[in-house]
Amino acid sequence: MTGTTDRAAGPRAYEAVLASIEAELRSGELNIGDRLPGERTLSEKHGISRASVRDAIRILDVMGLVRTATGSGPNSGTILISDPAAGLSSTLRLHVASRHLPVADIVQARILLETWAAAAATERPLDEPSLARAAELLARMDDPALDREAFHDLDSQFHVLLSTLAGNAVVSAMMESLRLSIMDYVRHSVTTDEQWQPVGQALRTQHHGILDAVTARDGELAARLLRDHIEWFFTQTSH
Amino acid sequence: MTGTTDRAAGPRAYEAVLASIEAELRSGELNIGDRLPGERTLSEKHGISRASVRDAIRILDVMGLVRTATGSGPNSGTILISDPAAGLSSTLRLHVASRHLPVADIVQARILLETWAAAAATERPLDEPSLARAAELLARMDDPALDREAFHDLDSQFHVLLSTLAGNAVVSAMMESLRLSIMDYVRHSVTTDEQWQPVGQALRTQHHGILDAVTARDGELAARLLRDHIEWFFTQTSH
DNA sequence: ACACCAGTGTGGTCTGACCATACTAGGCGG
DNA sequence: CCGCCTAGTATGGTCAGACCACACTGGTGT
Repeated sequence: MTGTTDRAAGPRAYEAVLASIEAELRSGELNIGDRLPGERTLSEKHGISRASVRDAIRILDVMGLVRTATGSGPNSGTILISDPAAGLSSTLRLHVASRHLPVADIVQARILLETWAAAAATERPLDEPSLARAAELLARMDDPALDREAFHDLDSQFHVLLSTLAGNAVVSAMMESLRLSIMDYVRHSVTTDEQWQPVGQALRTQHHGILDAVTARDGELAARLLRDHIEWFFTQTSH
Repeated sequence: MTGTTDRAAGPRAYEAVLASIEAELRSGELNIGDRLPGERTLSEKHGISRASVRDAIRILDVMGLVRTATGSGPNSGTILISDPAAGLSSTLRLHVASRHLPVADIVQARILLETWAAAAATERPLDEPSLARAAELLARMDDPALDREAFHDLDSQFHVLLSTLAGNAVVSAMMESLRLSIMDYVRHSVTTDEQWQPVGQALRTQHHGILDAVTARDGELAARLLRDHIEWFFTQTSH
């Protein structure tokens, strides 16, 4: 098992385009924000059909490397972006669906990444604006009239924002993708408002505690609270 | 920024297939090893063209969820597999190429995941067969006649195997994908055999120390050695 | 000067065809 | 009866060409 040399998959036509774009990215010929040549141009340039070019672009799309738009003008066409979390999360979500990535493992990985991020954040210069934004998110979550959808949305933003404070783009992307990948799971785990009210209250309290710890630059406390926070919610929803 | 509801992308045709397959995966109708219906069948079933069906399958392919093979018989067609690391790593690699995921961040994330895995591994029942396999990998790496390509390959297997001992599939997949995503970088960082020889010797020694620590169930020591190991190699190659 | 509208280029989709492959079943010769 | 060999068949991979919806562009008419 774990053979390194995989199948001898025949050379795919679209790989030429992918390799070309990857090379141009590495060399700096292409940068975020640039527009890719049109599909018809690329097909001619690589000597393959437009359908195969579209395969490559579709792949870059799900990876979160480009966005496409129809029409004409500067905002149309295929444009390079950078949204690693989108690509990672869709991949993770489907693998979770296939039952080969247990939700428990995802939660454990989240704890690992988030607690590290919280601790690491306290060892860097204070990022006042981000902390202010985090506080504002919590304030909006305190509104008892907020429906669960909106709460989950703000909740997600709060956690992602916290993990961003550590300044590691890879960890942030993974964090966000882990969260997105189990968002459906979380959404459907609490089904009635009767179940929800007390849970929401507890989450609010925990969030404030975490943010306070981070603001006070107590990395150890922040990490512990975060761990308890995630573990607690998971046990609430997993039975 | 970080708006949750992203682009107002029009409904894509292939999404119907993706959603359908994801639902069947969740419900258990589909399982790893199963064959998907033929592309022509799916196109008729969803009322879309075969081209759009192929889009969906191509996406599943790059995600590491299916493999495709031409021909007829039980080994042909589109078959469900589970190779999360493949999909994650290709996404990561391209984002690294786009210069929006610094290599340093990847290395830092690897340290985080691997040290955790090593420590966690010592808190679980001993996995003798895996340890034996790890030892065998090291033995093969001790061969001074081994070329660098083969060494990197075994090296990679060793690290992935170690991270597997923690028993967390998500962490393992991320680990492997991080490693794959910077494999080119590592390969090209040491270019001459003169540079390589002493580096290889040091890596061998470090590997043995790490495995010894894990075997002795000293999680703290293993984590520390692993951190030093990765950081040391990175500093060797980054100047 | 302004409003309008045809033109143009973009990705999105569809249709239908052909190819290479790999297994399957049947025929043919032993 | 056995065994080899060939035609058949179903698969994904690729291509070509067409049409659509969309959004900006630039000229045209008032």
